[in-house]
Amino acid sequence: MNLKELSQILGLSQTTVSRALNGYPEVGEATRRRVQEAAAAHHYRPSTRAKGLATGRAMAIGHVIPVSTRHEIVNPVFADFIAGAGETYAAKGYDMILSVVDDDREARTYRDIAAKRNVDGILVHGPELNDPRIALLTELGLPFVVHGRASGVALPYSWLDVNNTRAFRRATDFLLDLGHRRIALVNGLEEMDFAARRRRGYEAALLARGVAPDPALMRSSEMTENYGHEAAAEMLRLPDPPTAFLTASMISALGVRRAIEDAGLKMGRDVSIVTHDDDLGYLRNGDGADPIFTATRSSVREAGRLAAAMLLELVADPDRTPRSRLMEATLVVGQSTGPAPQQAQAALSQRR
Amino acid sequence: MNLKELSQILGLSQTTVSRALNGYPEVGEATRRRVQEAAAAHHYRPSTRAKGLATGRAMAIGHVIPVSTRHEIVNPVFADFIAGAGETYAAKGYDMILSVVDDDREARTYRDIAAKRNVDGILVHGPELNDPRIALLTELGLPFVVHGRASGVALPYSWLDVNNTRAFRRATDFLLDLGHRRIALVNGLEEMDFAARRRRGYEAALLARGVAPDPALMRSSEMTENYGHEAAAEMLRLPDPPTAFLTASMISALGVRRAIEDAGLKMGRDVSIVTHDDDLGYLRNGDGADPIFTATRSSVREAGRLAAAMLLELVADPDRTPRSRLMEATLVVGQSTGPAPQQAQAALSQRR
DNA sequence: CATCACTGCCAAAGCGCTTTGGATATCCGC
DNA sequence: GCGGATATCCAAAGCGCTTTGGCAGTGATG
Repeated sequence: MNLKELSQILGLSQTTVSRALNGYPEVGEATRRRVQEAAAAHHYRPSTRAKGLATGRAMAIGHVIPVSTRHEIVNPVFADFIAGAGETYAAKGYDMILSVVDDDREARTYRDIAAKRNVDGILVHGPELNDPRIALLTELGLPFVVHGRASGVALPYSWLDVNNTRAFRRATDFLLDLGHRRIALVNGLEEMDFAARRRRGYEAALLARGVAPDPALMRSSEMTENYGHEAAAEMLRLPDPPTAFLTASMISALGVRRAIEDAGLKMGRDVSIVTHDDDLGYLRNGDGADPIFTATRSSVREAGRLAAAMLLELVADPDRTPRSRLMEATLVVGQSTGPAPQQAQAALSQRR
Repeated sequence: MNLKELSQILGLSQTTVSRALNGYPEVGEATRRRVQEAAAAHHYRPSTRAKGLATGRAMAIGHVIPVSTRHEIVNPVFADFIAGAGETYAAKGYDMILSVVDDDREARTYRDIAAKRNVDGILVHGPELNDPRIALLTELGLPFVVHGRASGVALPYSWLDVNNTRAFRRATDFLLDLGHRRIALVNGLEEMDFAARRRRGYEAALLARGVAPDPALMRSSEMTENYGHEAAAEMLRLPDPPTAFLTASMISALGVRRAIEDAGLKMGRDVSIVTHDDDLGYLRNGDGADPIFTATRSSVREAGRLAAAMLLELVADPDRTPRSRLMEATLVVGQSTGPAPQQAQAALSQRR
């Protein structure tokens, strides 16, 4: 069923039918109703391709998911982010086009996307330090919003990010307040901007209390369970092991917990963990009241919704000056943190 | 840069340029080279929309991701499946269009997709028992491949699935061989076809050994860490608790492990776990040689690659009779399983 | 009563590509 | 030197929509 057929059935011109369906005022109310009913009855939906050709708008947004060739890992937060973004797109009638692409062929991919003209805008995932994609997309003139930021990029651009520095500074402060001094950082890949910011927050908090950051307590890699386990296990074997861990994701926190238990220690009593929690649907941090992990929490799904909305605004008015939005993470206290061991003993003896 | 401009630059007709780029024989070799070079130099890529209009092919595949309104959960295996499918699409020049949709509005979504004609085929995720989508898509005449199967649907259709029944039957046999008799099943939602099949495999294995399936040892819900924890914790409090768990995913297995440890027991010694392992990038089951969990393993990413390839074949030749492919899961033995406790003692006393 | 401003509709052009149906030039064998 | 392949190229139609520019008909205005 296409416009032509529908208009013949109705005995109207294509013009009138098109206008009736798109809400233009030049068509009588009675006619409009008649057209709408016929369209519904025949399951008519205009062809996206033809509509796009005629209007110059693709009614689609591109998401480019970088997959590192070395690691073959898809960041599991994408699923939730995309679910959030998808809600926004669906509500506004946009499609979402996904490109999964090796990170070494990204530049070419973006060029192709721009040339093929099948999206009106792009959502950029996983920005790195000095990420070249921002300059490239600016040059290509394609509206885009970055999920995260790229330190070192001077150009203005739109982004939506979590205040990672502040979140990790607060988390570190929280552990310092509990008496911890040997605090380990199990970070994400430090090429990634978010990881760099988290580290800065962590270091700033330590320095503010006169604790020198110890390189032996800082690790950086993909955020997998195995890596969390390996990093924590190694650090726990140090002569002067950490009494607390700061981890970049729930998944790596699970690995850290496993290492703690392997060492015969108890999380929350012998060793504390604070993790960042993206509030993923399938990996909720406890049910409401009493979270398992003390965590800096920020919903990545909500981030998806908001980032998508920002991008659609930008698409509607490309000359708009870049917008940005900084989401604050909530520090939720769970069962994974407690006073530093010595501290705990001191408190115990005081009470006696 | 569009075809018209490019052909003017070259002093050729649009016809010739189009044919040169699409590999038609009616164009001289020298001309072809000249055209190809100019196209590359000017970063020319034909507009997908226009090409689609002219050819009637969208060069895109739709993936509809159901999100249950009740649970707000995106199955984390989608990320890896889609990464796999994306590889296949990229290699063949196809785009992937993602629709995230409430499962109560699915029928309408599929109708819309068909009417909008912006995909050449659909990959169906998360089939349920008697899934109505198969009949709907067949009626709509849109090529599709189901990731999984739908028991109870009589129509022929193309699918790619893991042999879930066999995998869980083998896993159960493995536990029975180790002397376990109280084996719990922490399953996914039983509306889902894969969960129903796994249960059947589990029950068949028990019955074959004369062990009556105990409803108190069977749970079914979303595959989250919390749910695994809750289900296992409750079952471990039974007067006659299970000595082994069979879980539907690594994530729920992590929850089960937590419950085991909460109860002061040790996984692999006091209580065994066998889980299904989708071989997700960010949640590898140990590094190679010595897996953490004993598991039935099958790469969902590989499934994505293969399912996408099947779908593209179907799109190329829609009259082709439906194909199917059953992938076998490998049973890998890790540290999470051991002889049933009484059995272990018997073995110990024998050795003395 | 002629004029004017709407109202409600339509024919046709155009979006950027592919493809049909030639047209022209070249080359072959006889 | 001529009919017929063969090799190259082109003009124009068409894909399904939106949108421009009109054109009747209607009621109000002077």
